[in-house]
Amino acid sequence: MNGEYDFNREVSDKYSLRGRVFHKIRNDILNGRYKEHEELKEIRIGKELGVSRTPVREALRQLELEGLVQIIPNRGAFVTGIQENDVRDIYAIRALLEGLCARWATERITAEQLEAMEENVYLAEFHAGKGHMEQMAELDNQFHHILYDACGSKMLEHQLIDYHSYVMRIRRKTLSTIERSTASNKEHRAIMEAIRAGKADLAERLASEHMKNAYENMVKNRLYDIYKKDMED
Amino acid sequence: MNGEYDFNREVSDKYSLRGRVFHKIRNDILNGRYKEHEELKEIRIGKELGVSRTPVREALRQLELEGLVQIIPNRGAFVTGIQENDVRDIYAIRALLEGLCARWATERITAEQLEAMEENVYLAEFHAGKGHMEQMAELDNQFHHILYDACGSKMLEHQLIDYHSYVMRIRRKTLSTIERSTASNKEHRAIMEAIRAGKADLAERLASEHMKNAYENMVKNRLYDIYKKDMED
DNA sequence: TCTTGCATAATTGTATACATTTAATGCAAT
DNA sequence: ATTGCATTAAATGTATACAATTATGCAAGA
Repeated sequence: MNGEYDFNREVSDKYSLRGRVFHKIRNDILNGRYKEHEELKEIRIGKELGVSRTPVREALRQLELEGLVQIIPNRGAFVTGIQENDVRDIYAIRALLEGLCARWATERITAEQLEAMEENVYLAEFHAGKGHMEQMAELDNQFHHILYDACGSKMLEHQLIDYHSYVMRIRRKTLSTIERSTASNKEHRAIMEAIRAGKADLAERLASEHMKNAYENMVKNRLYDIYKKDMED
Repeated sequence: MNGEYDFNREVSDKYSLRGRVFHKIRNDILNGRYKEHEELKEIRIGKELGVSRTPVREALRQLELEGLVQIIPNRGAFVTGIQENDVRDIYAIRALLEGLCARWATERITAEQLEAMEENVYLAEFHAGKGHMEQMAELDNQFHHILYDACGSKMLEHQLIDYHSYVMRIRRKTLSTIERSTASNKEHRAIMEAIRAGKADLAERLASEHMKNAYENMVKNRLYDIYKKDMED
């Protein structure tokens, strides 16, 4: 009888056809199956997944939302090209927003979230000692998502997740040196301890610098160029 | 023979059916024709515009991109609700990003863009003297778009335009006091002069404070609440 | 050899039909 | 009057057919 609905709840949408198609294409882009500027043809993808063009079209239009796909009218959908300038800009933006996120997290984090963060840091240090690069990358992603969740702002969280997935294609490669991973762990621990101690200014500064360091490391190692060349085969 | 295409060019898409539907619904939301949480039914909109459901569906999915519409699987598309928390968060985010934008604009603005900005400031002061509120609002929008364009970053520009349209529904109301408009003009002039003088730090600080002032003014006047009540009729 | 033009094929854009899911309705039982 | 359930209606999800647009191939001519 009542028209109530919780508009704030998260909708997974993983079980509709469009949802499945969406996640499939998304993963394929993030994992590097598709090259930059590669055309994503509706018929081919539909045939591959055993669905018609309709859900594929809609999935592509939703992927444009995340910036992973660009749609040109009457031409088609293309994997977004990663310009070096864009990467630089995104890291600059993230440096500010992750800082803000850490500040708000300091003020609003719950006991459970803090515990999850602590567990993440410990686990990451464990795997760093063993040289488990795969787990490290996953834990790094997880750390940031915990942080996003803890800031208590749907707007900011959504924004940061978008950027995060946008650069994940690159980050997968850049994090894969044991030196940077170890340094990154230390920075995560510092951020976590600042949040736990309630030092908002410090947490903000540390999270911001964490981004800048990640970017500088990437540039220093020129891994982005290697990735780009790798994609052009 | 060549598969060349400038992926950086802007696509207007105003001449396809989906494009027309998109802009129609978007304007209706921004102008307050639809209430918050109002359901946007595909058939009704299609009938109103004389098109089938398909372009309407795709337009709605693109509007989700701008955050103006929320789609719930198997339920429908709804006008996004503006939570007070969201407004607060967006202004906090914009305070940082407009600052960054002003900083980059200081370093990269062209002579033409600077001239456009100067003209805008002069015009705004003229209309403020005459009490032309309608033109003031338009010029305010224009000032920020010039600034976004001048920062030389497609990523940042796109981001700021998104937020800008998201809060435009509210801003239309909040700017409509002559006191705030006059103060806003002064702030615009100060930002413009800092950019012209090449003072990046100052420009960043001023642009950031400009946002904080706009938000505080809004809260002070409780115009947001008035707007909300207005929408519930 | 290079360009131009046209015919053809391939692809996206839109409309429509059908399937599935959700909401609304009505009515009987309590 | 209210609850519960079955039925009906209505809306979205998906598939498919057709229209419009764009890409491709090839032949004719400079």
